[in-house]
Amino acid sequence: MLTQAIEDYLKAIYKLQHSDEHGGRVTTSVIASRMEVAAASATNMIKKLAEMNLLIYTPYQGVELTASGEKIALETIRHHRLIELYLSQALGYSWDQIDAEADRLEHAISEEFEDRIDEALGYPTVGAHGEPIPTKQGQIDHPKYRRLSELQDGQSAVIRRVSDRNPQMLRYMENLQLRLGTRVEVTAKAPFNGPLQLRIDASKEVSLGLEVAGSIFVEAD
Amino acid sequence: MLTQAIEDYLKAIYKLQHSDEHGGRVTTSVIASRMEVAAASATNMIKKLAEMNLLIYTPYQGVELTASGEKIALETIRHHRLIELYLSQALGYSWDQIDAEADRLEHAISEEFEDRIDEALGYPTVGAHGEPIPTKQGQIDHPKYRRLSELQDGQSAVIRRVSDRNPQMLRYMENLQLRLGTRVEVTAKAPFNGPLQLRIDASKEVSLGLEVAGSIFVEAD
DNA sequence: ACAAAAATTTAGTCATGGCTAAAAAACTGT
DNA sequence: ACAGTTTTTTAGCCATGACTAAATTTTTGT
Repeated sequence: MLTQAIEDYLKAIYKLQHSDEHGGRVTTSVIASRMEVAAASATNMIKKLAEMNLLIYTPYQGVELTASGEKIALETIRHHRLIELYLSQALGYSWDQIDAEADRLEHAISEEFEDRIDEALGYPTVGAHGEPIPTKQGQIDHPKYRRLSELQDGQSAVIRRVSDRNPQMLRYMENLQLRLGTRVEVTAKAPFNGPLQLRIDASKEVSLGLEVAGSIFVEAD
Repeated sequence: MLTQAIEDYLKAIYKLQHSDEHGGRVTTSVIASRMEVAAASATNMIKKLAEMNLLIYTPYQGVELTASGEKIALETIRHHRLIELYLSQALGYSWDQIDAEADRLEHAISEEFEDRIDEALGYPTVGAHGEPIPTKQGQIDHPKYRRLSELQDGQSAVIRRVSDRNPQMLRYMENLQLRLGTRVEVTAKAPFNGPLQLRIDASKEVSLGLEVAGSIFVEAD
């Protein structure tokens, strides 16, 4: 049976596998930290998921999703991103509120619900924070954007995606009008990992810390 | 902590207390049968709920919700009915589909979500099957309608509520255009608990079994 | 009233998914 | 290379909420 916990772990593992951090090795401690559980709890669940053939587990080494594990992960992620988009488009939620709500709803909705909001949203391919939405068949592509923090002085770019990990940061971005599609230009870059100066939508200028700039993914001209 | 199981039991007990069957006595076996669990499971949960002061439990006798138990039950019912209405109004669900979906969603939504769909629906007071929706403060009134099966030959009435217990029956009613607000007239009533003949919306006539007619609540002229 | 039947509770089991503490394996630095 | 540190696993515990089987209480029929 697919419990909520199983879906949550598979989703987390999928995201860890596809993040550039951790060098591709998805270990127990990384999973435990992402799931905010004790390492022993993660080991338990990993063994269970291996038993169910949802992932391949090499003790002390790490974990890799099987095709069926990935399928479930992508279904869960699809649910999550469709719900997030629906919450923001249809119900007026703000960027910082949608993730937590979707985390609960993603396990509760039926295929019917998925299909209806997919239709209501016009079969979107990109989620509220710019993440790709897997198709019903489990297809997804991972366009690799550059981080705003990597841009050079004078470069201009368009925001295509933002990290959804920190709600407070999302609220901060929203306040600065840093949205998907917004054009930004780096007008100055302080040395020693200092903040960058940003012109937003060819109008107002702000100073942006590297942590925020590193959470914004852009398509440069 | 309020688990899903607790909310489900409280909701079921509230409904049993306010149904005219069972003579007001809500016993273990009635709860167990409504929840579709073994009697022993119901006893366990009842003891737990009594421990939490959500109900008063007289062993071998039955159960009565306390004020706080009723409050939780009404919040859960409010969630359920708002979600049902939203599913049918905003997402085009049919009568027979909404209960199952809402049963899962009702435990997953936040106050925020509740408020947003309440607003989107225009602060409704009546659910998709005609049930009253408790207010946020837990107020609810129970208008007592007559069953269509109790009407006499020649009487005319308007459908105000239908039982949502049986999805197949709901689908049947929908096919017959028996909806909330529909005017019906009993044109004949067969003896020995036989079917009644019904004129729907002053046009087509159908023959309706007593089980269905007993699940339709009307306001007679 | 009292034996049989029905309802209810008790006792004990199981799966899920957390936890801590301790053991074991894998890395690290000198 | 090997001692110390870090990571991972094992062992054992807990709460939740199901279950069955057996004991007990209540109800019912005569």
